[in-house]
Amino acid sequence: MSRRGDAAATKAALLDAAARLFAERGFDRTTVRDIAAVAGVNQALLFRYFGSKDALFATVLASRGRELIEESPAEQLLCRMLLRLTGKTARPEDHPLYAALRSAHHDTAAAVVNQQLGEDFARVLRSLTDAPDAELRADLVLAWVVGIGVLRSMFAKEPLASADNRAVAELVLKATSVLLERVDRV
Amino acid sequence: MSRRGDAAATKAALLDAAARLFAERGFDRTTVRDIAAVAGVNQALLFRYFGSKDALFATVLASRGRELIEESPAEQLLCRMLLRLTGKTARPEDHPLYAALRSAHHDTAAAVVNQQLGEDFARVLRSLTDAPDAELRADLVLAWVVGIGVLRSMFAKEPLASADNRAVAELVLKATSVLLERVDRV
DNA sequence: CCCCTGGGTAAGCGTTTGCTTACACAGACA
DNA sequence: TGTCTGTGTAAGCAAACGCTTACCCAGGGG
Repeated sequence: MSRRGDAAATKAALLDAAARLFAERGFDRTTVRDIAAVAGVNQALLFRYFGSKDALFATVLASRGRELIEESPAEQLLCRMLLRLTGKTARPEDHPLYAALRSAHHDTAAAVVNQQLGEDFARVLRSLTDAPDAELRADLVLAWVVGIGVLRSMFAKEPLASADNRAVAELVLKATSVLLERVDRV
Repeated sequence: MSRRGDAAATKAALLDAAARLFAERGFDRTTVRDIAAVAGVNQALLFRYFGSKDALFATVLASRGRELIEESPAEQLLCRMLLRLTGKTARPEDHPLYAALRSAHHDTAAAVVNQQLGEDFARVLRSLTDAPDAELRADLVLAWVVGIGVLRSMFAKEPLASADNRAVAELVLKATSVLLERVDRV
């Protein structure tokens, strides 16, 4: 194995570059030539290892999608998610949620958002209330997180985009506690 | 005037078709050939009357953007906006907000969202509280509306997508009243 | 030694894109 | 009548796109 180059390293480089570019520009505005260039790799290798641009996109969402839901106690999940998505550290723009949001028309992206966010995130949120419409309430809180991400990263809406993420989390959690009575405040 | 055809009617047909397709598919996934076909018009006329696809997009957002903010008392604006964006009547999918959301990378779309929603919608919401961080609170409520639209129309997230719009409005308004004390409940 | 395998490369295929050009023709005005 | 202007049409251009093909070459096994 490993004659001249390293296939595993090449695949990883392509995956990294694709994750970054898809999150930054969305599926349509990202070209396979750009991905290969950022990865420092010949573009034909992209098709050798992943088959197609669509398949690469699906692989990105599948491999990084799990990070969406970190292992946290349910009561703190919302707070952590808010801080992570709006935090200035760790390049929140690379979050695969943004890749999905900027490529919403893509079937794979829609499916991943529905599965990852719906089956996991919303399920956790649902456990934070005893109301009969718990699922709808969870979806609404999820929608709030998504909307904040859209306005901040895609539209750079001020003052939200530059607001202190702890202040944002505090306000959102305060209002959210009306819908989910067991959510942890800041 | 009106030799063989009607230039004004042609322009209106193009504008209608473009508004519909941009809202449905976003800027990138909409081709000038599709717009011309839906309008029942030769595609060269699109460039004669609007100059470029970009300019047509800007014209769509400019001409229909004003509808975003209808003349309503401030206290009821949020409620009306929620009902309109989630209502089953009047094809809410044609709302120009969706055209902008599905084309978020586009500079014109980002500018329009910032102006229309920011300078108008958020300004109205801001008047509903006396808190010192009124602007941030208004942005957060705006983010909620946007997020609900994204999850419903772009991701078809259940149960939110099929939920009764009055139930949605009731929950959102209840939680929002924590941030904006003068908002009208359902 | 030669052949085979696996990783890497260059070139270009066919299609689609936004946009342009050259033209046809009906009516208004002289 | 003849010309000119405004409207509509057909054809196609240059570029960019996703993807494919043909090839190169380092190394291991016989």
